[in-house]
Amino acid sequence: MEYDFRKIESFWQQRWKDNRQYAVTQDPGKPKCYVLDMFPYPSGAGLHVGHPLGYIASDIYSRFKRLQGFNVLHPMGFDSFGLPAEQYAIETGQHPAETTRNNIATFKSQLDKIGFCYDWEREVQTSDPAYYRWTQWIFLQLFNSWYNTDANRAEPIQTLIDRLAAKGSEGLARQPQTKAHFSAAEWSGFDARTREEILMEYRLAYSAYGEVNWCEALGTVLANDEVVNGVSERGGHPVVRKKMRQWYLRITEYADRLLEGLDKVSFSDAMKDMQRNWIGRSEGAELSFGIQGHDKKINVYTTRPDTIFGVDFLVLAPEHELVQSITTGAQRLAIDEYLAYVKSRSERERMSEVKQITGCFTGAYAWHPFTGQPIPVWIAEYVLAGYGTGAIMAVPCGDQRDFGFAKHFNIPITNIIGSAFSGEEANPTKDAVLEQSGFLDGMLMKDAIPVAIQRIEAAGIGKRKVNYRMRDAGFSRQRYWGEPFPITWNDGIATPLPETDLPLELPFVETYGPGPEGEGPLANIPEWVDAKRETSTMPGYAGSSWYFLRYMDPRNNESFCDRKVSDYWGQVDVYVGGTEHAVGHLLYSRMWTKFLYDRGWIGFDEPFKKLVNQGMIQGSSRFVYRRKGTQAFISHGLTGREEVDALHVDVNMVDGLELNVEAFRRWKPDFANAEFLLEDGKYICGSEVEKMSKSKYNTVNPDDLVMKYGADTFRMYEMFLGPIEASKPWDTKGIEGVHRFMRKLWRLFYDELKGAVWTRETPTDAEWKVLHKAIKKIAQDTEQFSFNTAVSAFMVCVNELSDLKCHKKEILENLLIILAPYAPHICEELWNTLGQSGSVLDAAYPKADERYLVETSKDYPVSVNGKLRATMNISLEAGQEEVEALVLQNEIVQKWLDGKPHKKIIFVKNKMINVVV
RNA sequence: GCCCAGGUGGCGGAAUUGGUAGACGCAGCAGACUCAAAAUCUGCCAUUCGCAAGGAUGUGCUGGUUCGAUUCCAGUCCUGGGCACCA
Repeated sequence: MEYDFRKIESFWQQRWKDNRQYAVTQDPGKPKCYVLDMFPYPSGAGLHVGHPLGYIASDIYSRFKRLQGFNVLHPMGFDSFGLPAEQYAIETGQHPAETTRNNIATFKSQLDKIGFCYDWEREVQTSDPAYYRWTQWIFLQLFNSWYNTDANRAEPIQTLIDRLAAKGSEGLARQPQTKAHFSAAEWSGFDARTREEILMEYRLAYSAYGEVNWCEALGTVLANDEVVNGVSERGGHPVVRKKMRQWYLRITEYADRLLEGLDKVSFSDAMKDMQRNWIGRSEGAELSFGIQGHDKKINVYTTRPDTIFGVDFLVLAPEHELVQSITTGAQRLAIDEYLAYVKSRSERERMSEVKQITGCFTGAYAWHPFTGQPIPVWIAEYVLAGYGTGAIMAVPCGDQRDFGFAKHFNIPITNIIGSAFSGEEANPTKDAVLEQSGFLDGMLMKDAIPVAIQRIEAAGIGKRKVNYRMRDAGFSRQRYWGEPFPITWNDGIATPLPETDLPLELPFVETYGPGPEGEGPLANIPEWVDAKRETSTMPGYAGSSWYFLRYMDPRNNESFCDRKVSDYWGQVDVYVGGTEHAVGHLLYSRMWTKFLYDRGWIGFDEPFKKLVNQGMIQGSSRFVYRRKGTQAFISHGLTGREEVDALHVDVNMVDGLELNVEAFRRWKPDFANAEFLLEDGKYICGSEVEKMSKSKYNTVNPDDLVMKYGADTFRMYEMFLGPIEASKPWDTKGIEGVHRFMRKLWRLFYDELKGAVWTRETPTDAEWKVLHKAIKKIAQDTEQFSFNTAVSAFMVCVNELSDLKCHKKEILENLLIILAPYAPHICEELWNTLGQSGSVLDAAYPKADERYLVETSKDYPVSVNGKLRATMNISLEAGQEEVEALVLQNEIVQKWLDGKPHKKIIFVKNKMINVVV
């Protein structure tokens, strides 16, 4: 009988479905285990071979835990709102709801072919009104909450209103900007609008002005992704920064708790580092500099107040509010020119192109707060408006960027660290002794920091300050395909919808163009605008910030998740996903969890106990090169010195490196009239190994592989590729080897001619040893997510059983159980063959029996002076003296000793022997 | 630029705490079976010198620690991921 994987796999998939084999319910009698994948965005390209890598890993782990007696929650769903569906709608006119529905159907059928053990009865889709009703509900709770720094938790906004009514702004950790230091009486005197503006400064979801990528030609806001080298990817139009009203989440209030929480979770150190760096907590001082001829002061934030006497100039961000008012007549023109230049530069460019030093003098001078010396005030793009106060004090002798700036613009440099400063480059040390530094003279820099802060505070020119690099999270998009905000605007006041009106459903639209002022498409719907509804929608991470809770209680119409249910399932025990979410999704969902915990709706404040990062399966991308500002495409070999933009092109339109020019023209309307500069009559693409993703058009479909080799082979091959956390380029060619393994396993049970060959004979010790060695290794590897080595161990086990011609049921049935998490279909089929009652999915995981694993002797490697010269089989009982005697008698050792006496013999039991001469 | 990760045969990778580098698999080569092919099985397979026995070299590069380094330390080069509107 042959291994007919297609028949076996479809048969058992249907059987498991009919028997609801994967449905889970709360079962207080068993320990629970919640294993979760980061749910996918259902892209039009369908699943590619990179997606299932993590899914297979979590599926194996889930099945493994189930065999070990755990009640395993292992759900799947779809992050179905997002920009690509909308982009597709713009290009094809198809409604995103429709394309999303189709895409999800494709994804589900693809996933089911691979044989995952998801409980589909718990599926969630973020674009489903029954789901986003609760996303909107949580948004309303965020809107109606503030962060009480004294209690160190979120509270209903009413507690803030009560507090303001009782004692005004007195004692608030963060003073309002709208009205400073008001009393209770003043508060009650404010009009509704003023009160709302003040409250808006505290709401955890709030509205304010912020900058976006604005493309005038398209009349729309663009994602960073859609901007390539300062121009729009579609059409190549100029893009500038523009201020627009936006929604934000006040995640900065949670900065410290997000940092502390990292100590309680099991994420990789690299992941924790990335989050810590993103949050970017720093301690320093904020101090103010007076400006000649002006009342206003420039506030700067510095982590190095000890270098205060080394300040040679101040630098403001070009967007800084004082730039216009302090610029002198003589510098006006230069400043305006510079501002126009900066407006065309993205934040990314400003940070990364640091070799090119730019800046402009405002003509204004500030006073040094201690020496009274005049200090020139510059603006420069390397100072970002969003960080700190948007202004820095430049200390060229201690900071390389300040140094480069001073050199470039010939600003004299003050040396406050004597010989520690070479004059050739800055020295950012904290260990030098200060000179020319007034009251700090002679002090070690690191000791001077607290002294400087103390003097700054005493002089009333500044104060100690903790600063975070992290900014509040932008929470609105000028887009259609996202959750509508349950907000109406009445005379500029944001008014929440009553919870009973939820969900506020996304209205149907015919077109997806931007609104008249660059708002989202909702601004084109008269009824929507007439109802004064917010026209932005929520970003992709809204729905994904809490979905893991909904899986626990997916059909609840009374709340987002019943507290009793979340108390049973608790935190996600293992969360599997890519590192690309390190600072986005993972921080937002941690913040939402803390918020829901603060308000008492769930009982834990970290969502994910353990995080496993699967590596990227990389794709091999192809590029076309567009001459800047045109629709002319230049073959790779001819690009030479041309100014070109490299654009990704779908690998399916490329044969090797040669582009199918006609397919490319049909691909996007923009390219319909593309011209091509060919080499040898061909358009040759560039190539690069990078992330496999829908946006890079370099995906490979798993369906073909499942069709050709079966799901079990595909699952094991993905695991066999390498460590789960490592990135590796996809290569299909090795899959044959894993398929051979499956057939070899099959032949332990069946012979093509003879039929069933398995027997009920009693196994020998050697056979037991092979089995138990495998059980031990594989159980350990599976627990540690070391699936590639586990697959090797299966191969070794089957190879050895084949060599022993072992077809014995007692051995094989155990092998099937440990293999079932990896290759469930073939194991279930063979389990059945052996006449077992019930499903292998519910068998009990065998324990390794050490009795069969003990060794009595070892082939020791024997080195002379660290170089391997011989191996000797020696009893494991042997001690140092016995071993020394044996080793010195060895001919090869004697040859290498060449009559010289040995200095010592290093013997590590069960490891090695080294003779030192 | 900043943060994070990774560099081991032709290829994917393996190697408890620092202890036999290259498990397992792919590709390749030789052979068995076959009219032939497929499938299957056996052997070889880091580089280099050597008929062989055996030797030398070898885990991106340069140093260091150690009896012993793929593993630890310092520096350096390269590749990948993230950098706030892709999700």
